[in-house]
Amino acid sequence: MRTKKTNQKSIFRVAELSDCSISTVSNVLNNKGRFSKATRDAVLKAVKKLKYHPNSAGRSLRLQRTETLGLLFYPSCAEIFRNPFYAEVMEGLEAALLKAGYYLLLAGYDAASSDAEVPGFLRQGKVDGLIFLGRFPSEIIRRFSKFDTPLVLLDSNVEWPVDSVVSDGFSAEVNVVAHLHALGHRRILFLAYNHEDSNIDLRVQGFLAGLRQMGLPDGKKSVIREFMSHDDIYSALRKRLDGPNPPTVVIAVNDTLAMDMMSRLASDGIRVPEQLSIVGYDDHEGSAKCSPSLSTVRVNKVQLGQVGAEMVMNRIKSPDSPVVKSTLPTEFVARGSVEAAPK
Amino acid sequence: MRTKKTNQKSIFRVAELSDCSISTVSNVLNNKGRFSKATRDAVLKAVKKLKYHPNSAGRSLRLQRTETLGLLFYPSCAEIFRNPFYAEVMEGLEAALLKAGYYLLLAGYDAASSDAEVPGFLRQGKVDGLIFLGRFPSEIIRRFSKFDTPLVLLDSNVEWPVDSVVSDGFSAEVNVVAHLHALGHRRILFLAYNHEDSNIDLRVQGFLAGLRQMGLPDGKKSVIREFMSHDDIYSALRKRLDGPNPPTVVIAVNDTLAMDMMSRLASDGIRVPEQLSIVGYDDHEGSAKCSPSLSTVRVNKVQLGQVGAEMVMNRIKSPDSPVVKSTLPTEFVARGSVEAAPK
DNA sequence: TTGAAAGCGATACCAG
DNA sequence: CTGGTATCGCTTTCAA
Repeated sequence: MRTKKTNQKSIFRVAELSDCSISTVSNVLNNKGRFSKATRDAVLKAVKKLKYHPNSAGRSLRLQRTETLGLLFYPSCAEIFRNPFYAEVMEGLEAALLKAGYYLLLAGYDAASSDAEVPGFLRQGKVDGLIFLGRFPSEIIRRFSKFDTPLVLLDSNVEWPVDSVVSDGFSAEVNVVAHLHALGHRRILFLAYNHEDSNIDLRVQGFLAGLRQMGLPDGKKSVIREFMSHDDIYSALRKRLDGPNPPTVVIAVNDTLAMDMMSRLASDGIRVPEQLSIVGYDDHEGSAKCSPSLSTVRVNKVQLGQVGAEMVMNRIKSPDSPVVKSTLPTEFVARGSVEAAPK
Repeated sequence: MRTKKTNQKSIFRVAELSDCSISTVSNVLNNKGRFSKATRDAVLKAVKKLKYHPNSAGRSLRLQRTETLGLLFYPSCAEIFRNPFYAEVMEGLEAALLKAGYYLLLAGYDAASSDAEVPGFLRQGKVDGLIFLGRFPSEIIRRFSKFDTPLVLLDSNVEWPVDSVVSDGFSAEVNVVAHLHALGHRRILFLAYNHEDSNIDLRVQGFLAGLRQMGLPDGKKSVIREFMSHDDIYSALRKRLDGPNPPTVVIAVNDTLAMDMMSRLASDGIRVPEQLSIVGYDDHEGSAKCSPSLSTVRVNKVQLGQVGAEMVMNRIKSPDSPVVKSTLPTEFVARGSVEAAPK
């Protein structure tokens, strides 16, 4: 009983050295309560001398807050590491979180929750919020959004109220169509994955709206979206190219798809852009370097990460504020993979 | 005083429901101490019903252990995300850590420790150990290894005792040289970065040993290692190619460098492998797909991650066991970028 | 302006 | 076998 306070570890050393109580040390460090300048200086000096950093387990336990966010990937960490799009998003995330003193806990979805409903770290209270990166099936997003842990979708969106940040795919594609139309293109084909994501829907809708604005037919045949694998998408594309009224230009839902189609076309001896123009989306690293360089829609990926990070942190602060669905502007980038339509 | 135990939160609910004390609940969950099958079942039933998961802050505080590892990148998270080599390493890490119930805390080095000596989460006790991924300057590694936090270097190594796992670059390059010699190559040039890492040294040493074994001169001129940037390395290479006795084959210290050199050579109209053969190292995704496909040394990157993960976890268990420097076997992969030396 | 003491949730000793 | 209680390091009343 009498040795009670001697039991305190770290913070107690600081208190000892600066000759005051642990409460005062805590107050100084958190800038709360009142204390004289003299004690403040003494405490700070001791802190520096001991290189003291508050233990985070103690803090978390007391504050019921971990200052850590979960970064969830689908399908797995490794998968995301393969996609350079996310590298830039990470830059933004990293910077914003660092500034706010948050850390990131990593977890591939499939792995982290193999049999469990949600990854263990969520139930164990290891994180204050969640950031979703990748193409999560909406069923999984729904499962998480039932929890009351703050959650933000990066470059992805769903119909129901969940914070999210995406690029303005609608306007972007309207704009792309206008651009292509001006170059004389009249038969434009859109390529996307058969994947439920309202972020993707937006691009498709924008594309169709663009067609209408230009007075072009916007029938079913203008979009290929029945497949998930590049193999299937490519064979559908080939079929269309070999059929009647082949498109003179193809718009892919992202650069990864565009570049893969381009290399498959090259293998098959179909020349881009002479025989077929191609447009991508994202402008990820490599789109400028490939040959021919890829015309695409530039998305500010660093900003995407930044805005996303701020959104989760805001929601942590005010859990009941209205849901935010943020949309970032884009910019068309003309490169070598597009030229005027053949006569 | 009398309401003391009512204060316990989560675990207390379980105790309540299974009609026993919190100590018993804890014992059951950790399989410690003794308890009857009846209580065990009651507890487990309650746990399942309440979907109880022990709070990790409480656990960490008590156990002085977080069951979290820090994944440190150099220079930044984003940088690593750009390199597909690490994607595969991550697969191995992810799998091994998941199985052991460890989580990964992410941190780019530059960001996480901008002004501080080491990243905050280390001092805050947020991690039990550290995994280093990337080309850390040895000065930084030294700084960390002075801490008593377990630490393992993945695909990197230093002279002093720190756990590490690398591929067997020495044997690999001896073998590459033998292979090239058999194809008639006599003038072989090695390309590496001017970067202190005994993992890289190993490859260079293996290369030189290979030359000697084949009775070839192993003078200074057989290695270019004075530069860091691809620009500088390439111009040094070009100079050598245009000089007297140009090499007939180039070995790059990794696939990234090899592929970049290859595309620069192509731009300059130098044909691979007709005019110059090229060999890489790592066999990362894309090495098989590029044109010409790249002859290289295959490293089992998934295994690298796995072994690394196990090494940190072992050291956490037994901090005083001897340092382990693990070396993984490799395999030469012959592809299109190498052909027999011109007459 | 300061400090004693009460917990946050979990584990582990030790007495019953 | 079981349960009371001290303790991990920290923040935060509340009284002095």
